[in-house]
Amino acid sequence: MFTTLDDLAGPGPLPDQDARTRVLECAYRLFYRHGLRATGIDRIIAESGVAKASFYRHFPTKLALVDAYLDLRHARWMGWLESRLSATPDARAWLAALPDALDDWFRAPGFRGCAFINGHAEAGTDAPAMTVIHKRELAVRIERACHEAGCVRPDEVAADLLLAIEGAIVRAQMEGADAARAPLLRAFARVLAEMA
Amino acid sequence: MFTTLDDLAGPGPLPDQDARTRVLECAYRLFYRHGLRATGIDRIIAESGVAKASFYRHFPTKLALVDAYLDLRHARWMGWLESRLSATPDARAWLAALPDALDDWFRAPGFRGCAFINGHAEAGTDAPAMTVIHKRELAVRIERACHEAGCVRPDEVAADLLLAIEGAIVRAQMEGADAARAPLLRAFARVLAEMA
DNA sequence: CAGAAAAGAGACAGGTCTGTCTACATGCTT
DNA sequence: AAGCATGTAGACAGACCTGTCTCTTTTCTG
Repeated sequence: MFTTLDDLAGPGPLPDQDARTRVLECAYRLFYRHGLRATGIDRIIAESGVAKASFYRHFPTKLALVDAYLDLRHARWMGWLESRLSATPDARAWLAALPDALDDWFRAPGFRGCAFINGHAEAGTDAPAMTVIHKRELAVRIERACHEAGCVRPDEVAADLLLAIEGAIVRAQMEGADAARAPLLRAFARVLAEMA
Repeated sequence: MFTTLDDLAGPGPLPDQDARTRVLECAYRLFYRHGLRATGIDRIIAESGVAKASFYRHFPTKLALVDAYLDLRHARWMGWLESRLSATPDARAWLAALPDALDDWFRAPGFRGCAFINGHAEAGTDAPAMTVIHKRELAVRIERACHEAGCVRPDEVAADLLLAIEGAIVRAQMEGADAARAPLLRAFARVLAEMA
């Protein structure tokens, strides 16, 4: 199964799908584009063309929909990453290709940062668990690549790369992809050079 | 004028100040702690002990209050940074001491990330200008230090350091100060070593 | 002292928010 | 055929949102 940046952005209107799918895909777009609090249930119901009772049959509260959105976003984002880097011959090349993959993402139309950073920033102390879990799973994935690349301290290297990634996402979101690209490439080059 | 992390957090209740000050200081705490959208005008009015008419005399809209909050936050944060690093003997030491200063901030009670990253994440496309301006002024300040330290490419080095800083802020917010400290120190060490 | 500015108290409007409810239609399964 | 899950349509409640308004009191200033 191939996952492109278009898949990550989500499908357009889906008139022939069942109510749950239409709601979730609509929430997927609106939550990412406008934020969690800025997107009201009423709007999702209106734009997905679903009756209110149907909505609340599938999602008992708004929080349940937010959780489903974050789950879906996590699955799609990780799926996109694996797809995007699937052609790399080994773990070392996988790590080296990460910055260019991220740069593609930063330049995708509609890019508005990381859904999990944004969600965490918005929700404050009572942020959905998935905001943190997503980052931990990404850390684990990078750690695995470091380990497979023969790194002696994969956890440290992964933490260093993750720091650079988070920084690049924020920079790309606030100043555009061009502001993030070169510093991200240099940060990766330095860390991977030390890893040798 | 000395600025501590307590000053950055803002004063407590101020019964004897004028209405504008009480409103702004109350907004300062609530906006940072709970977010922009989650904090309603009514709550600020109630907690600051001010009449509604008084509030709207000083701040014609909520957006005006948000802008005033971000301006104040920017002034205090930059003031805190200068204070915290005022003892460094030269620009090179100033740069080298930055990670420890940030680590102090990450460990301050009530730390909840960068008000400008959070505000930008929440507001989306129509984010207040100050969210971006703050980051640019920080970049300029770091660039100046790089220049004074005799760096040949101060803009590149500053961009690299800023990437690490943004990453560390996000990591500290989501996983705690301990997760950010070591990677931030290493990132700075690498960049400053290259700068030589 | 007199007038103006600032502040307090709170009603009110009009909108939006989440969530519940009723009433009815459709299609699937047993 | 009966039952049930699923769907549409939309009224409704109760809370909260921003912002306006009136009326009274305090405080500052000329």
